[in-house]
Amino acid sequence: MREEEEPSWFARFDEDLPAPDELMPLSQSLITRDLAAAFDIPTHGGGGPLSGGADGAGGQEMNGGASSAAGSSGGNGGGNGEEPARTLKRPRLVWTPQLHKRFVDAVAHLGIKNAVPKTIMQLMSVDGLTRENVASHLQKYRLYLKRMQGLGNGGGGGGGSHSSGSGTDAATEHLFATGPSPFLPPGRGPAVADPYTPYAAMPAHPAAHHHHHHPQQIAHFHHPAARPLGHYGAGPGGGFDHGFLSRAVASGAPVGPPGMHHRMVGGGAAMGMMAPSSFAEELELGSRGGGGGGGRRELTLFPTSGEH
DNA sequence: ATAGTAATAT
DNA sequence: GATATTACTA
Repeated sequence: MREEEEPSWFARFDEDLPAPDELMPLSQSLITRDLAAAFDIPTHGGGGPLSGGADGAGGQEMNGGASSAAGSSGGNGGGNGEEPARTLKRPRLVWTPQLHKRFVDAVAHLGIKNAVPKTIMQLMSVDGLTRENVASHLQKYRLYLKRMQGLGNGGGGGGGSHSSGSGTDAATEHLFATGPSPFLPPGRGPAVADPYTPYAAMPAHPAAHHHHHHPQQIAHFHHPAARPLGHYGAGPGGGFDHGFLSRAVASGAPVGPPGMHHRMVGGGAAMGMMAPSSFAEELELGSRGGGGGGGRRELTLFPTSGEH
């Protein structure tokens, strides 16, 4: 006798907006060049629970490849021993595809109305990410969308073009969805001038987590095992480098919301193991080159420079 | 103080 | 050249 509301949004929630992001305090290592400098920093004892040790064995060494960098400006010949890790200059944030996907997801779930850098940053829950970083990227993202809408869109451009009915990207669609308020139960609701209440929830709210979690500021700099994200270079043969995922699993996946059962597909044996979380699946998406071969070195987040 | 835009640096 | 970073401005 109750609870007969519209399963629409409810169902959709599980379909289109799994967004477990909010349910899981992400922790991506944004340190890349910092790592070098971080070496200087003694493994902070933070000792946090995240210190999972599963990482020890990973012998992933970075081989030449990325040349840029190395950081360290500077000079010191070596020896420096004391330097505040928090005052380190952010070298250059690498918006890895996964990170970008997260960003888009956050924006999509927030709605253009709440798609403010600060909110996005908070929703992303990515440590090390600062408002400026998000703002910058947000700007780029907006431009990209604008280009798409303003110009008759043609994402693909010429030629081929697959079915894209309206040509609106999922991201764009979500972006247009302006739904700031979480869901308002019968009773009181903020004066929302929007007649639409698509979806949007801010479970990641600080108050929502009654645990030792600082309500303000999410600048946690504790990640001993930090290494340059293994971009989309997973390559065939295994060797997934999802530090983020690994950590989550190693940690016992603290994200176990009751009611969330993943459907284990036991059919495909070729695939082997798949992502446990739906969002993880998405994370992997975008980084895939194609099974065989195609290795994409420079992947442009969004084709901003289209034809002019 | 925050967000957006522009210019700049790598 | 593209991307990210920084500064200025609203």
